[in-house]
Amino acid sequence: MTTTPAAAPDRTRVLVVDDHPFFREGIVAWLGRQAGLAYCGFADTARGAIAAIEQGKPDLVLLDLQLREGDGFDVLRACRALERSPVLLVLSQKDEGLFAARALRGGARGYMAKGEASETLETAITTVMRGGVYVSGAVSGQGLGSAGGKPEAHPNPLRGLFDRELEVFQLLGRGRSTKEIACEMGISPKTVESYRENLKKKLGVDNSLALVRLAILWQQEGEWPHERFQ
Amino acid sequence: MTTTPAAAPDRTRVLVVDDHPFFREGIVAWLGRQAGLAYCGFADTARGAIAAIEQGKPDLVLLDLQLREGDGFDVLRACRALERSPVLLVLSQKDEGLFAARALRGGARGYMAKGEASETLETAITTVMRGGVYVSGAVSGQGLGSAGGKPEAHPNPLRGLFDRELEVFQLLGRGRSTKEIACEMGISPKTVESYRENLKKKLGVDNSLALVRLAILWQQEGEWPHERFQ
DNA sequence: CTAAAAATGAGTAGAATGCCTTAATTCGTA
DNA sequence: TACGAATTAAGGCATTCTACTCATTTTTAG
Repeated sequence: MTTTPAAAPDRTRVLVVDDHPFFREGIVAWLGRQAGLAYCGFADTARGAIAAIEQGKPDLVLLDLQLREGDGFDVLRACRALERSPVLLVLSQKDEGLFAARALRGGARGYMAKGEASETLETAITTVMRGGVYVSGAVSGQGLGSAGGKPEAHPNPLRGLFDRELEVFQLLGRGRSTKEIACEMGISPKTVESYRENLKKKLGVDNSLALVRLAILWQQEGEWPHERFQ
Repeated sequence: MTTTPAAAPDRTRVLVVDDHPFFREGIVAWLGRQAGLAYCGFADTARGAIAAIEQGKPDLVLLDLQLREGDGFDVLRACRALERSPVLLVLSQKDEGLFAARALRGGARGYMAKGEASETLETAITTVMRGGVYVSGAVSGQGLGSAGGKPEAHPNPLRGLFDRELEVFQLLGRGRSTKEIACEMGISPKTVESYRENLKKKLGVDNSLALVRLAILWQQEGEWPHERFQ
């Protein structure tokens, strides 16, 4: 438990970070019915989340990866810098092991797909607050080759990407231009171009159009487009 | 209006169709606070939704496109077959005008991106229950000919294209570059560029990336009306 | 036959890419 | 702690592509 035995009465204080008002409301309604949990606020942007964590000092943060003004990884990064970080449980739209692995590496203690039932969230929270790591069923095993032998029947090419590269790839898939991506990520357009070059090399395509196409298709399907080109 | 003035007391009966428990809960919590609306049940699969509509006879259905056991379009299709269909308002993850157009063509009376604020949903519901068509701001204009006051029941943007332009558009969707298209069509790259410019104007996008994206998405969607010559 | 629609293509300034190199940070670990 | 590798970030420069405008040739319709 991360709660200081003296200060906190008995309930885990939970901060909800998500930019979907209705989803947030659903979580809050559910929290209200849980005996051991206390809702202590929300944020709908990465910057707001970091501020809320520093001020509200929650015990647990339910964190969406997709946010405005940055993304969930920014929040994870900021929390690593804190002397006393809350427990971070990622609730993501994507049920990609890809993201789970990165989130856990980034400091999250759990990863769960939104759209799971409330029992799952209950289990997840119990697990992470007890000190464990939780990854929801649909997600686990997809990219969490936690050291050791790696059989990997279907090597997802996105595995070898750095976090920032993946970020660029995702934004490409959402139709953003190099300049827009640079702006959204707060880096130089030249850097974005570098990432694009790396992406092309890593994903084995030779022109920028093909890269964008891959990104769009991947975004659409939520999985690796299986060579139905031509 | 589809409500029978005598049968329904005063509140619009709303069915929620979504497979995300927490999102659903958020909607339900919100519905509970709305004076004119009454929650009348939910479904989390396409089949379940159709059954619930036939049995519960709601006035309004809030419909997610992405469902298990079918998708939202199956629900739209089923409702078209009903003698007395509820008003269908799509709440979708996708903020693509592309899907909005298809949903409206399929019989939906409104299309709103999830993640919008509750005020937007209020406006949307008011609008569609009053007999209007609602498309949320982030989505409109992306492939909907939403000019003037008429939402256009059948806004096929491909209608106005010349054969050669359409040919270019299709090749763009298959990932071909300007040069490759020129080669395949046996014309000059400059001509292809001209067509691309015209396509952007006709399809209402402002940059070349958006055009390619549109072309790719359309290609993915398949389903091209083959009688669009002239 | 003639005018409009459709198809084709050029020129040019400025923006974006491709490719290569390098600098600053982080991080694991010897 | 210090070293090297991995990661993140970005500049230079030649080349390519885009945006915009305008002109010419076919077709098609009346």
